[in-house]
Amino acid sequence: MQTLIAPAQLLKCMADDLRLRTLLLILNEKELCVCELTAALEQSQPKISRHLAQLRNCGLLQDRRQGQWVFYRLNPALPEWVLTTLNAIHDGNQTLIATDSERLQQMGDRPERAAACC
Amino acid sequence: MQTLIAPAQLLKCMADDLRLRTLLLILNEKELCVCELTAALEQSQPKISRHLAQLRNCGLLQDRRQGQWVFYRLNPALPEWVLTTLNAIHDGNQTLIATDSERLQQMGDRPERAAACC
DNA sequence: TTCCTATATATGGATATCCGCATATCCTAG
DNA sequence: CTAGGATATGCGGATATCCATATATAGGAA
Repeated sequence: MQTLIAPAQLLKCMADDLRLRTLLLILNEKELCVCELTAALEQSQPKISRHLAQLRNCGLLQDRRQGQWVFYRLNPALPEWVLTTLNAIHDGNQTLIATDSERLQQMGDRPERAAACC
Repeated sequence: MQTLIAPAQLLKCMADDLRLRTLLLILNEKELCVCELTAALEQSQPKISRHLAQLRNCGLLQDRRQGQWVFYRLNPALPEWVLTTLNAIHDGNQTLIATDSERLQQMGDRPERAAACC
């Protein structure tokens, strides 16, 4: 589904406020599931889910199912410039996900992660 | 017209193949005029002009008129993360503007730049 | 002024994007 | 199997984006 996407297309996928905040939150937390993102970003579940599908189809995110939850993380095969970009945006715009992160921390009953994978 | 644009909106402005190549060419050449970009990118003048207007309105580019020509350069007040991003994309995707640059070099009668400015 | 070159913009149509709502799928518990 | 929670997707409709074409504006030369 995603093999060698043009840089501009990857940028376009990042170039949406919700998707960008999603990426930065995941950059911070390593891994988040849909319900955590729904809570942190205060958006409807279908909306979050569709944006996550877009990010996955672009090759930016990778998903892993664990029980009822689906966890999303950055695709480890990401081109280096993408990571450089995300980190630069993160460092240059601390307020962008400040309240989102806060909501995430204050969220009760966050799903447990199994060391799993690989 | 452009005061403090959200990061996602800046990304969206960069997230178009033509506009991204335009930015990278200008990053390389410091300054280019519309006719040079029209030749390098092999696109119609109105199309180039409209994309340049978008880049200017986002605050990514700055223009300067010199005689009949209008030269575009990166806005010197650009947030650092934007420069980091452009450089990362440039370094990670050399082929992206390779033939554009070549066409630019082979273009005859490129307009002279006055040391002007300031 | 008139002509020519360089650049910008208006208009309208084709296409893409985004969202809300409803529904489907998948997994676990019982 | 049945029920319920978590996640994904289908279906319009509203909106935004993009382009080609035609036209307008600006500067320089005659």
